[in-house]
Amino acid sequence: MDALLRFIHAMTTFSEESWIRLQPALSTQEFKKNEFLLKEGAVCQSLFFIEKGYCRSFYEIDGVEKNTAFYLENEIATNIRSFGSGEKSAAGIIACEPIKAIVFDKKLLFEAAAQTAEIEALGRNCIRLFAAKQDEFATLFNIYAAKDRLAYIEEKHPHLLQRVSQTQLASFLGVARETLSRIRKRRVP
Amino acid sequence: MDALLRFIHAMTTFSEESWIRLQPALSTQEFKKNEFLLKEGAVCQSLFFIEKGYCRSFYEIDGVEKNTAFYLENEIATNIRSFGSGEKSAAGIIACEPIKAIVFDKKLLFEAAAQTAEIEALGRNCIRLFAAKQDEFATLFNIYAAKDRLAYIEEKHPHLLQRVSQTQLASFLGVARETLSRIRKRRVP
DNA sequence: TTTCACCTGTGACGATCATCACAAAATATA
DNA sequence: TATATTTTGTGATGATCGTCACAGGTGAAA
Repeated sequence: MDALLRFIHAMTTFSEESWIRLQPALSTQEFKKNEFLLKEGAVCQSLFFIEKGYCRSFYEIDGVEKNTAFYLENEIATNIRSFGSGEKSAAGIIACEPIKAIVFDKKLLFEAAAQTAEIEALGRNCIRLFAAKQDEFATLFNIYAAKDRLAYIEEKHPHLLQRVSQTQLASFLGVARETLSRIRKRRVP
Repeated sequence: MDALLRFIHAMTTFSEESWIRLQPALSTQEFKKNEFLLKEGAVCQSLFFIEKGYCRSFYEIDGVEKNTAFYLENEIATNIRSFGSGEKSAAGIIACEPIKAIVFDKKLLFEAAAQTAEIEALGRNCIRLFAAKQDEFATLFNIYAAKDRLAYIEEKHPHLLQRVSQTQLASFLGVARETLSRIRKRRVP
């Protein structure tokens, strides 16, 4: 819970009282490797604060998984479209390592937010941060070629490369595994 | 202002009183064609509700503009990362047609939100909608090839094709203008 | 240690794309 | 209307990428 408190305090002002009022919406949950946090087709009812381990969000297209995001320690994992709208999620979220997460239940979170402005602001800031992260990676695809996307990740998110396999990274960068291998090779001076 | 009220009511519950309290944060503003709503390098202090006309968000990379979004009537235009964080925007927003917009001033909006839960909820829902739209188009790039991205826009956002030139659309789809022309030609039965 | 599943690198080849160049068509402006 | 500007289509060519195929390497479980 300490990590979550630090995460919250880094984002917004949050009193002891708000923390206590937030508790009913929280629960800890563990996931084994390759266990689903969210199955595609299900409605996303939760925000997952990742304490330990990491997971990935992906779409399955013609039997092939296309990764759209990785969520590492001290980040919030969710499907923002399904969580916000209540519609089924087209993407799944799956644990890449054993995960310890603190789960925000949507219904209970909204009840707590209705009571306290600080919790309402917390929810807003979580969405804002999530949107900013999404914007960052969406921009990657809009303006860069594959090799530049790799360079960007190497510079701005080097920790990702320490954890994620080439296969998973290639899927995230939007190229075939073989192409990623060749991009690496091509630019070695 | 009617269009804005309809937009708000479609999204969240909003009393007469909240509407009155929101007024100080609002102003109407007009932009000529090719006038900037937001210059790249500036901090985004506003949400622009588009009443008439449309605009596009773009990055300039090596002298070439890469479109990342179009904002048409009854949509909110902004740079979510700069608006949320207060950092400079790497993207610009420019009017593609003469625009009439209702501008939400960030500072005054936050003051109004601090007073009223409904306005706070409005802000949260605006961000949520914006994030959902962003997620939709980010996914486009993650999982589809260029020709499938075009097919998606044709099916889900046909009104875009009525307004936007091939050149602008190609930039948005992430292909050269010539390639878009050939994609169209290639699949005609 | 051996086996087996999985990950990574690499070659070959066809498909798709970017780029340069130029002409035709559409649109704006005088 | 006539002229200028912008937009679009198309050919040629080289670069990049996806796919199929296979080999070497790594790590986990028997």
